[in-house]
This record gives sequence, C-alpha cells and structure tokens, in this order.
Amino acid sequence: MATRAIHEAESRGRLSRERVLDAAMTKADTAGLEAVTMRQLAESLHVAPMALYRHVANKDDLVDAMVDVVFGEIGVPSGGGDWKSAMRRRAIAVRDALARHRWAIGLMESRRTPGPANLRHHDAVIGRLRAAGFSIAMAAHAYSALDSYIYGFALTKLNLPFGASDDVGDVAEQMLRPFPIKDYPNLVEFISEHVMQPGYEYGDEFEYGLDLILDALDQTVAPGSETSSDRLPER
Amino acid sequence: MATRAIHEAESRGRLSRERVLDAAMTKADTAGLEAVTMRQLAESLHVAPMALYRHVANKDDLVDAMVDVVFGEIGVPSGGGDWKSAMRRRAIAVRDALARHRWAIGLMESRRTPGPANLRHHDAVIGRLRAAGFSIAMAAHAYSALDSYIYGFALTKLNLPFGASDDVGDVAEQMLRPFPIKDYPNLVEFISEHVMQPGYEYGDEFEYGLDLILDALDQTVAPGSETSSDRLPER
DNA sequence: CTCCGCTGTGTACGCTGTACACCGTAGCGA
DNA sequence: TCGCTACGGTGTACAGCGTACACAGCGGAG
Repeated sequence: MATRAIHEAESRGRLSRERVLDAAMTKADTAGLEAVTMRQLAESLHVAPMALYRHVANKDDLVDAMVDVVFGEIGVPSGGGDWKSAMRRRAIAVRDALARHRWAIGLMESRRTPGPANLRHHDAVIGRLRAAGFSIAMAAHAYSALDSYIYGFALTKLNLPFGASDDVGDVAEQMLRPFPIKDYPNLVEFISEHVMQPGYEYGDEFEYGLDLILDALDQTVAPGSETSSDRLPER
Repeated sequence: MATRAIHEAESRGRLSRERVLDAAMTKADTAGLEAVTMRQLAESLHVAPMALYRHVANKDDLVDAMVDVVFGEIGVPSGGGDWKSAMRRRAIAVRDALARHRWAIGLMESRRTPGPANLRHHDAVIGRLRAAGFSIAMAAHAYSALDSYIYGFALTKLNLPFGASDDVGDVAEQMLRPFPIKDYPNLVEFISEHVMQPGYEYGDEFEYGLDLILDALDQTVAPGSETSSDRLPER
C-alpha cells in the first residue's frame, strides 16, 4: 500500500498509451527526437523501461503514433473560400506544425503504416481539390508539387541550419571559414549581400515559393477564367 | 611476415580515408545507411573497428564526407543553354543522384559542416542564376523554391513508400486495409482510379512540378519578353 | 476465497559509437 | 648499420541503445 501510494503520487496514476505518447511528444519537442529513447522516456514517466512495452508495440509504433499526432494537429483544410486559399492555409498549417515539431520533418511522409489522422488529412486535401474541379490526375500533380515543396522547405530550412535564433550570418561565415573565400565568389556575395543583411529571414522564402506554385497551378487549371468548377485538362 | 602477407592479400593494401569512404558508400547504397556501422564497415574492410578512426574523426565526419561525395557526383550545372534548361538539368541530376543514394535524402542539406563539393555546387548554381540576370533576392527565391521542391520530392517519393519495384497498388491497399474504406472515399478513389492504374509511376510527377516552377519563375523574371539578361524586379 | 489476467519490474543479450593503452613496423637521421 | 620516432592497426572496455523473457503484485470476476 505504501509502495502503491508513493508510486501513484509520482506518476499521477496508471500508465496509458496516451500518457506515453504525451511524454514522448514533449521530450521530442524540447530535447529532440534523439532524446526519445525508451529508457529516458521511462525515466521521465517514473517507470521501468519495459513498462512502456505494455502500451506501445515497439519504438517504431511509438514514432508512428507521434507522427499521427502531428497530422491531427494540422487538421483538415477548413471549409470556406476557393481551393487556392484553402491549400494556402493548409500549407501554412503544415509548416507551422513542423515548426512546432521539428523532429517530425522527414518522418511525416516516411511511415509505412500511416495513422488515421494521416489518412483523414490526405483524404480531405484530395477531396478539396476534386470538389474544386481538379481531375484526378491534376489533383495528383497539384498535391505532389505542393507537398514536395512544403516538406522540402521544412527540410532545407531545418537543415542548412541557421538554427532558429542563431545569427544566420555567423553560421554562414563559419561554414565558409575553413575554405579559401575566392573559390566561392557567388556564395560569398550571396551571404554577405543578402543573408547577412539585417531583416533577412530565410523562413520568409516559404510564402514566395508557395504562391508561385499556387498561382502556376491556378493558371494551369483555369487558364484565362477566374473561377473554376468543372473538370479541366490534366496537362 | 606471414601475417603481414595475408593481411595485405585480404585488404588489398593499407587503409586510407578514400577506401573507408568507398566502402561506406557501397554499403549505404546496397544495404542502407543503418547498415553503415563502424563495426560492419570495419568488417567489410577486414580490419578492426578502431582502425577506421585513424582515417575519419568519428561517424559524423564519415557521413559528412559521404554527403560530399554525392554533391561531387551531381557536379555543377554545365555550360550551354539558358538558365532554365541549366536549372532543369541540375534538378534532374540531383534527383538521379538521390535515386542512386537514397540514404542521402534528408542529409544533403542538413550537414552543419558542408564539404567543398557542396559549396562548389551551391556557388555554381547561384552563379548561373546571377549570370542569367537574376537579382540576388530573386536568385534566393528561385534557389529556395527549386531546392525545396527537389529535396521534398525525393523525400516524399522515398517515403510514401512505394519502394522502387513494389507493386504500388498493393502497398497502398495494404496501408488502407486496417481502416474502414468508407471513411476515406477520396483516398480510395484516388488510389483505385489513379495510383493502381497500369503505367502509373509516381516518379513521373517530378518533371511536372519542376516545369511548373521553372515556368513560373521564368514568367516572373521576364514577364512578356522571352530572353532575359538584365536585373529584374524581385517580387 | 480463489483464480485469472493485466500491468509494471529485473535481468540479460546483442548491438551501437568510441576512449584508451598498446604494439609492430616503416622510414628516418646518425 | 643501428636506434628512434611516428604512424597505423589492435584489443579491451564502457556507457547507452532496443527489447526478449520470466516474474511479481494487484484488481476484478467467478
């Protein structure tokens, strides 16, 4: 009884898949995905490592579930407006979710076993495009182009690192330091004249490319006209 | 002496950074990046694990070098033609390199310490755009949009798995099996009417989106005209 | 009251990256 | 020719990983 009481006090009740998932998300968000080990996760839940296996099949199952939580947060493209603004809002929702959960980038589309939120999301986006008059093939084109861009942007932004609040110029300069500057004149100009300028924010590039693609799709799908509600040529 | 002779016969001479790198690339290409462990790598070189550390600082250094080899294979956009076809060729070269080295996807832009081939590549691409009359800001827009798309496509293609020669339809159907079909009508239609059709190849989507972006950039950079050789508006 | 089943535990195995001390040899200066 | 040094390869060891397996304690059903 004493043991039980103490244990309850420490862990605020029994373990559950949801509590495991919550702890994993928090840990990943704050300490990175590499900090999400079964052992560390168990420790932060005040539980033995093997206890987790009563609630997740294995680590892959856990990661699958985490990714599905992110899809859940993204939700589905909300009702109003034309397809273009719906897709624009969705793109930004995805970007924002990936900004909150940087560890999910590169995992979102890579799971061999998509969860329900994942499927619901894809279903809704395709549905939205079809309702706007996209043929199946054209919806595939649009979805592929948009998703590639969105995930790719997140990926390159995550990477080429400019980590959040680091001074971008410092990082860039540091990457170049070991090399003779004269070998990379365009890169040097690019960094000193653009990246290091005050007010530069790589994240701002996102909407430029996004609108580029959305406008191009719009032109393809409704060349000349401005409202589209019928099946239109694929290519 | 006997020992030495045997050892030489097995390993075809001394170890070197290059031999380590070659073995690592081969292993990653054939068995995936997760098979590239210091121990397995050492074994395939007939050498003790710790021997590798005389030639690479640590595993991160090794992976950095592997990524730079991929950039080396991509090369720089070759001379002739307008910027659009140069960028198109580059995009396809990147896609092909990533197809040869699937493990590199997600690593290409993520290394905090880019190698010389990486920098040379970026320098050349920026240089090509600048030479075609792109302002610095416009070059940034174009580069960001293109790279996001290219890497994102590789990422989503790698992922949503349809692994190479698997039957795409089978995989898709299998992903849906655990769920009630009626919950995802658009997805079901999409898969059965499009993805499962004979001749469908997701990889074909790449050039559609690529040309969409290239044409859109072209229109932005030279609205109306068909040859561009001067600085033009950023946005 | 007894028993079953569920949940959490402890131990153990094989794998990972890599620190550290060691040793044989090749190549050099004397 | 000798002796030394520096370098490349080895063996051992440690901490940390995912997880298989046998077990224990408790709650609820019969």
